[in-house]
Amino acid sequence: MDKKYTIKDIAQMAGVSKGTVDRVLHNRGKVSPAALEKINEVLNVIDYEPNLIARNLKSTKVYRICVLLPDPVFDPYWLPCVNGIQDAITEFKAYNVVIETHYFNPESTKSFLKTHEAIVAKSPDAVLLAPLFHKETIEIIKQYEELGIMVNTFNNQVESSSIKSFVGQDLYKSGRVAASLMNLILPKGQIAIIHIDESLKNAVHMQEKERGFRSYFEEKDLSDFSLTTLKLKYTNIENKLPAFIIENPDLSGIFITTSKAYQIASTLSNATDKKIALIGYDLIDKNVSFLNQGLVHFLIHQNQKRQAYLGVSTLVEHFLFRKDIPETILLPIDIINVENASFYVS
Amino acid sequence: MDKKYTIKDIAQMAGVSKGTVDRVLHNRGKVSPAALEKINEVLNVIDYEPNLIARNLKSTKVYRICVLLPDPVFDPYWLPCVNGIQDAITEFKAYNVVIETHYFNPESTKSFLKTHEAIVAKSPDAVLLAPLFHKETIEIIKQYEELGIMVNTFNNQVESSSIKSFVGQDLYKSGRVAASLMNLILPKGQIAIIHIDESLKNAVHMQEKERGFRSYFEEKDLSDFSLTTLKLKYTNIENKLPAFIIENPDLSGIFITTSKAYQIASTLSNATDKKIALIGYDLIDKNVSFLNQGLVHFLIHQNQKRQAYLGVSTLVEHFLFRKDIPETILLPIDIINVENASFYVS
DNA sequence: AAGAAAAATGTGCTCGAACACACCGTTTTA
DNA sequence: TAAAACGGTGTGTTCGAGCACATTTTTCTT
Repeated sequence: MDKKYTIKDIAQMAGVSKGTVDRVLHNRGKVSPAALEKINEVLNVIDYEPNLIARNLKSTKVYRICVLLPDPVFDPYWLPCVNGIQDAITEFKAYNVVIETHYFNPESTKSFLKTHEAIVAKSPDAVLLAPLFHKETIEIIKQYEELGIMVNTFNNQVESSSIKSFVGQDLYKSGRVAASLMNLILPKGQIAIIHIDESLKNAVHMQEKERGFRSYFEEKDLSDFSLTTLKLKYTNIENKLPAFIIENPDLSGIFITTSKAYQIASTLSNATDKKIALIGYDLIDKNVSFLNQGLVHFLIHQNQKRQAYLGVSTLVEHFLFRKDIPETILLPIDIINVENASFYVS
Repeated sequence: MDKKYTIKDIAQMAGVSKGTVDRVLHNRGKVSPAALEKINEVLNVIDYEPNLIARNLKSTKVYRICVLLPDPVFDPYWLPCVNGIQDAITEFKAYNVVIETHYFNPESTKSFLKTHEAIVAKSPDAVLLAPLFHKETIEIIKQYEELGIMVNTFNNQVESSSIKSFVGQDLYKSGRVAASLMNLILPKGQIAIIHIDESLKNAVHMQEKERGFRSYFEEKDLSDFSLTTLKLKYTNIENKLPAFIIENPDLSGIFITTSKAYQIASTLSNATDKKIALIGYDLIDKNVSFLNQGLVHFLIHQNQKRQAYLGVSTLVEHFLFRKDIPETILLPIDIINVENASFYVS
């Protein structure tokens, strides 16, 4: 039943040589109808699975996979991705795979394109990229396609037919999860949706989350709540946020659509004694610290590490084991509070 | 830097034959001090990592791993485990590994021991087991130890020095997570902790969860709450639970320590119109269905599938890649509500 | 029918680790 | 002194897939 057949076994059973079996298995032609039928008969009876170990031992082809992602120096948000990629490198170091990371400045489309050029120069077999800039992403994916380089994306979902595979999260749904939690904490009152980001690269990102968040309240017809959107920049939080709180005495909850919840929590703790519910994203150290202090109530874990890991590993397994690359992998939307946070930080 | 060295390379560099290098690498002796030093010099300079593919291709040794777990026929709780094991089988089918599942009747220690005997007869290299029965588990682990069979456990944590490795969840903490959620739903009132199980095999299990749950409320000194423990059997829920509700008009929340939340939800929906907060365990279909209906508020995901998968895969990787088996792997305590449930059911 | 071309088939080497075995030189033993 | 024992070393084979190349068989051509 679970006996493992080799090409040699098949050859013997069909009364031909292993070379002929090999040609049939790989459709290399040059096989007589008689031999073809004999071999197919055998193949239909037994359950042949090529030994992947032997195959990968033989193959001298080295697969090169490049990762195009923002430099964590500019935004620590990307740090877990580096670890995820490192995990993949460790796991596959025994195989003929080279995985390279190429950083770009997330503030600069120029840097994005330049790093892209550097990758093209390496002529990799596949690229995993964080498609931060919509227009430019479409452009470079077109280039990769022309060069026959396989592309996988992660973190940011880009609507385009040219993108065949994506690893990430359903941002709309994650907004809804945040809303459901907010609805649990608060009976009523005003809720602010705060978009805070140095640049506005994440615009689509944040809007999706807001859309999900609002949809929840609209759907449930929770008229005791009022929702306000607020856009802040890193530089003006300390001015604008306290002012906003004074102007809106009914404010009782804040949903932060980026990983910068700690900035809000920090400013808030200085500005007011009022208890305001905070829900944000990502288990970065500063956020977890405020979670432990009780100033942030929930964090939604986007699991960038696993996103990056899966982004790479699906590509590697495609080359090594001929596995299909799934069109979309949506990671679960992990709900984190002070009680379960420790199990997620790695 | 990342060049991969082979034994042949080392032999050449040290000016000896690959046989000698092999003897040094495996401490097989029969090597002159002079040759030993030459080879060690080379090994100190370069970073040799044996090619695991080649090693596993050569080795004809077939590793046999047996899993001892309750038959899902008796309790569907164990069904995801079977899938997790199947995943491991698929992943490692290319290697010389045989993974066998052996079921026992979770109601019967006799069946447990008998299945154990059947496994011993197979003389496996390692065993993964769900240690449902404390005394018997200690006993059979002793036997495995004497036979030199490696043992890994999952799902149930057993306090014993003879157990060297475990994959599961921190049940005390999961009780705390449940409590923190309950505290969010309810401002005050009576909360029932319901232990419901056909047999009482899970006694320690359930007590740990209760302990964690209670610890949260004690710690926070939430005197507006009162906690009551209730033990029910499958057969008497429909009688006892409605009676309990009438006797306790202040009851506003129930924490079910097993995967049987659906039984409570079902009985409850027939017995009363009162809105009672329900928190339970495990994403089995019936539970998810009540979650979607809004009758169950939160479920805690124990991820048995991954438990079983990791239990097996750590063993396999130990044999194939000489990886260490971690002493304890504690899976995250996933918080599930109606908004994020769909991402966890697989 | 002979020779050339084409088609079909088989052989043999490679990948890297592991290990059995053969070999050689020195020392020990009968 | 010859043979056995031993420490040390190198050679060769194996695992299964993949592919280049050699060899055989068939078909076509003149």
